[in-house]
Amino acid sequence: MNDQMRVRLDKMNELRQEGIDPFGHAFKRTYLAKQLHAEFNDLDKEAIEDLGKKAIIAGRMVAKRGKGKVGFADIMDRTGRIQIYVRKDVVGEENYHIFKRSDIGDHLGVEGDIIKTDMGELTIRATHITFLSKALRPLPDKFHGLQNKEQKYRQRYLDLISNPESFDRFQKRTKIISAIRSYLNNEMDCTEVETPVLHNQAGGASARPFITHHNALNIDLYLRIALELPLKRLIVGGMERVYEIGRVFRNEGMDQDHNPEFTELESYIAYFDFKDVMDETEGIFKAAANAVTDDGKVTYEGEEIDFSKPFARKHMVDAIKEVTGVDFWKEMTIDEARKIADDHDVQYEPYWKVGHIINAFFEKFVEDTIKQPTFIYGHPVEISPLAKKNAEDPRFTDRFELYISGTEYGNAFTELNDPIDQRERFEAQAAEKDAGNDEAQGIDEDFIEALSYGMPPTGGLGIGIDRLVMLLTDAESIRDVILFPTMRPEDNSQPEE
RNA sequence: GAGCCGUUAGCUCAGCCGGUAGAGCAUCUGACUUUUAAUCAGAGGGUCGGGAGUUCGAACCUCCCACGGCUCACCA
Repeated sequence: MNDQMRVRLDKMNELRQEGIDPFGHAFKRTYLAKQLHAEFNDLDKEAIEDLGKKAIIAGRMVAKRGKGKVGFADIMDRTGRIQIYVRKDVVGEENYHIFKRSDIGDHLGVEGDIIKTDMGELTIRATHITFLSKALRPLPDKFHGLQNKEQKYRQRYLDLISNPESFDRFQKRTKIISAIRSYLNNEMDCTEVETPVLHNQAGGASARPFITHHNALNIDLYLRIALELPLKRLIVGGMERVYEIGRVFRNEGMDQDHNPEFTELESYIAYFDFKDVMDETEGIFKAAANAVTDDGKVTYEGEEIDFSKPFARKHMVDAIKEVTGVDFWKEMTIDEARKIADDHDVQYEPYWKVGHIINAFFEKFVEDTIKQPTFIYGHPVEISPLAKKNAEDPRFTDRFELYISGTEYGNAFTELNDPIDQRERFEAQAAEKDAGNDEAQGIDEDFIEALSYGMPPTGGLGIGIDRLVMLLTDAESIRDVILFPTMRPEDNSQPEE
């Protein structure tokens, strides 16, 4: 309790004594701030006066400039700010007193005339103030906003109140996801589905899961690490085109690009190959970019990214050849590949095969050079255990990743639909798990059974939504695009084990 | 996980070589009928993240703890 809170508590009690509920009631508005600006900003002072229009607004008072028997304040609603002008001789002594005693942070309803001041600012000249809600704590600095990153994440509401760029970013996040949904529903004729978050075993990716317990069944359950396996079951079930935008959970480290829970989009479309999925992916990214820009161009970390042009499409081997001159199309032995790696200072592990070395070349020399949206396809089979081999060249798979600004934003392939092959790959994973790799998956018998009823050839796609939002809103941390990022509790006193 | 840095008033930040804690905004009192980071005059506000140590004396030095940030490796 500090002096400011004491003062505000006193003012709250003062309101009660005056018969005013400090935590107010419903209030009908006729205008939002943005509507006022859109409708009247272009008119001059006299034109607005001639119109003689009235407005009723409501919001949080975020700035106040008193001037004796008259005062100005800025009222903020979800669409922006609008100035109010309160005159004692207009609203009357009692009503002016309420305004005079109200603090920055309080919610007010204001009825008045729409005017422009001598300085040319659109303003509501109050005829009556309605007190709506008391703020018992002071807001962050009106000019600097809330800068403390920890506090921004822990008390997001304060960040949203005082940092408009953060508020806008979360509005954009919603628009982006909404545009993606609309594209998949309307352009791709997909069905959006919801699949379980609680899994009997964590599959569909390599990651450590969170484990929880169900009391009634007395079994451990896993929070999902991917959407993949349930969605493929729906492809078996004949839904043909499905997608889910959902939260997945990975019990791993956290940093600027990783939050323990994050939002993934996965889509599966029957009878698509990976080239069709490229078209789909390009459509998704263009729809997302168009949701938050006029021209499909965004600036990310100082670089302009253009989503409006067709995305480049390159085979991984061609991309490496362009940058380094090394041609991995040639058939080669592992010894020959190692020699090339040595010549180019590329490190490798003893168990690596040619495909691993090709991938290492890509990561070392090519990845960072890709700025504009580019599909890299044809990943080596050794690094793509879930993708189908290419029919013409079985060294490579029908897989692609979308790279933008040196970072991967989507991963897709023609899905494995051979239940016998799938069982073998699961068994290999299970062996790894027994050997101590707690990121390896177990055997999902139920999934194999589903596949054995016949899954059509299918193109699958996964996109990390949070990172896409980061890219489109120029955010430097994943925590800037997740409203309530995972934080260690401030009071770290955990119950004894 | 490793390294580096940070934590001072409600917020944003200063604080030198260890010598009894500072500014701006915000708050309070007063003045002010078109201000807009309003202005002017005055005032109040601090467990300097927590704990221990060194010292005559610690925001400052040492150690431990907590939380956070950044960089680096792995994962989306």
